[in-house]
Amino acid sequence: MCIAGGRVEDLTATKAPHITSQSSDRTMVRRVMTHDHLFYQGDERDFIYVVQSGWVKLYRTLIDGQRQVVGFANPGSILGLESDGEHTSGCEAITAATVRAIPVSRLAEVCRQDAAFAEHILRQIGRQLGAAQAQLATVGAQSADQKLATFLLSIADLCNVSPAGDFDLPMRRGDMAEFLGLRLETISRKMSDFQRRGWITMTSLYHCRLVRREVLEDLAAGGDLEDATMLRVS
Amino acid sequence: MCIAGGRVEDLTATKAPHITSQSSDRTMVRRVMTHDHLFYQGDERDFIYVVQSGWVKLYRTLIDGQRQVVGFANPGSILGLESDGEHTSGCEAITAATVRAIPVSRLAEVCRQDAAFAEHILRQIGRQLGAAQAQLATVGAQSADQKLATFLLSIADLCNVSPAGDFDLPMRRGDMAEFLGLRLETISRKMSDFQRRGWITMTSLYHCRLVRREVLEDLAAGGDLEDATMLRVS
DNA sequence: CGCGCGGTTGATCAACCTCAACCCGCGTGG
DNA sequence: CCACGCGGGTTGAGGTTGATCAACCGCGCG
Repeated sequence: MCIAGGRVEDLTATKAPHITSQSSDRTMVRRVMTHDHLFYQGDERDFIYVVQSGWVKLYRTLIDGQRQVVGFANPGSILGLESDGEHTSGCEAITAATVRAIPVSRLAEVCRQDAAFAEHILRQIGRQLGAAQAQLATVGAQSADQKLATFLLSIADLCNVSPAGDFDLPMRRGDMAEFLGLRLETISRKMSDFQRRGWITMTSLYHCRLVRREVLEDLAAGGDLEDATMLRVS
Repeated sequence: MCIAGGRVEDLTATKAPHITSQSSDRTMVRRVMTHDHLFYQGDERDFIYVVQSGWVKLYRTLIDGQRQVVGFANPGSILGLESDGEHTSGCEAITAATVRAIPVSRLAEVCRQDAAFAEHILRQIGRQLGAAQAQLATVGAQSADQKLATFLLSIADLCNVSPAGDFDLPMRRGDMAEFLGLRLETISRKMSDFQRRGWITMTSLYHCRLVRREVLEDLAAGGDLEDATMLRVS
């Protein structure tokens, strides 16, 4: 697995081939495949990105190799606002994805000229801060079962759960574990538990059905008073 | 202890007597005593606040009574940007403090007119997002000892640690515990451990000296690649 | 076919929680 | 003055949750 830092050359190497369009306003659309990186922790922060399709994860790597996923982002999310100078997290696509890249050099200028855009960005980042705080409450104050219940409900909402309760689970077990501050074995066990108890059914590894949503809601409700959304489209 | 929500009347009741000055730009300075609330989780978000002196904590309360401190704020921090509508966290002073209150109704207008201010706010909230993500990594991926080491070093920096290594610890054990996702007994034990090992000395309950900073740094370095600052003055 | 990746499951263990006792300093009221 | 209660902190004994380590499965692919 890749430790962040010193990967600028790789990034630029992979970046160029993926530029698919460059519009007149000097922003460009970038296309990434599953497990491609948009940027690494420690990279120069020369762009911010607006997710247009697909899912990406934001994660930090600690010196001892431990990782923490600090957020998942779906279309509408804006990435790269949390730092100036260098990226404090790495960003990896968990599905194929497209993003619009905006040079940070243009950012201040745009904010100055386009107040509505500035307000939109402010709202987006505020939302992300709220989501990070909600996640902090989940990771810091909930049990493994509560964490998983909270997580499944959030993802279900974000993924437009069908009336029958079906939804996609775009990330791997390890990503969920690193997001919730658990080990992947624990995720696996708890998912099996939930299934055994008849609360969910896994129709495939990455597709889930909520059978008894109320139970999960009760569990998660030993959760936050607010809804624990994650980085969500505004 | 107070569960958030439905406390608007109390808030307004305590607010009025504390207004000490109202300047021409319709902002006002509010003075709060230790353990006073600036606002409760669920309150209408009618002001944002800029901390001018003292320390406050931001925390969320879960339905089952568990609490998570999502941040400490010292002078320079801006509060209330993480939500629109209602406050998603409560805010309680941990020392006597003064804040400047800015009506949210004025916020959009100000951002539209004063681009520099808008940029400053954007930088502040970005910093807070970064801090929240760093905290997420600490809470989700570190052991109790690592968490405490990380925390002590952060606070030491924020509190202008003296050359000798002395600094104030403005919050109680329970606040530290709720911030780090631990129990206060665990905090107490680990602090005793650290002292026994000669890494720190507690000159009083709320005053600490770093004796072997390097050791704490090594410990925390099983920590984040970035410095795990918390809500910090820009 | 063999290998690697992602996931599941089992057995064991330790970190941290829980509950309880106890200490200390302080304010209050008899 | 002392007794008392209370808030905040420390310490101890014992229990549980989730981590760790390891085996194993299924699948896709070279």
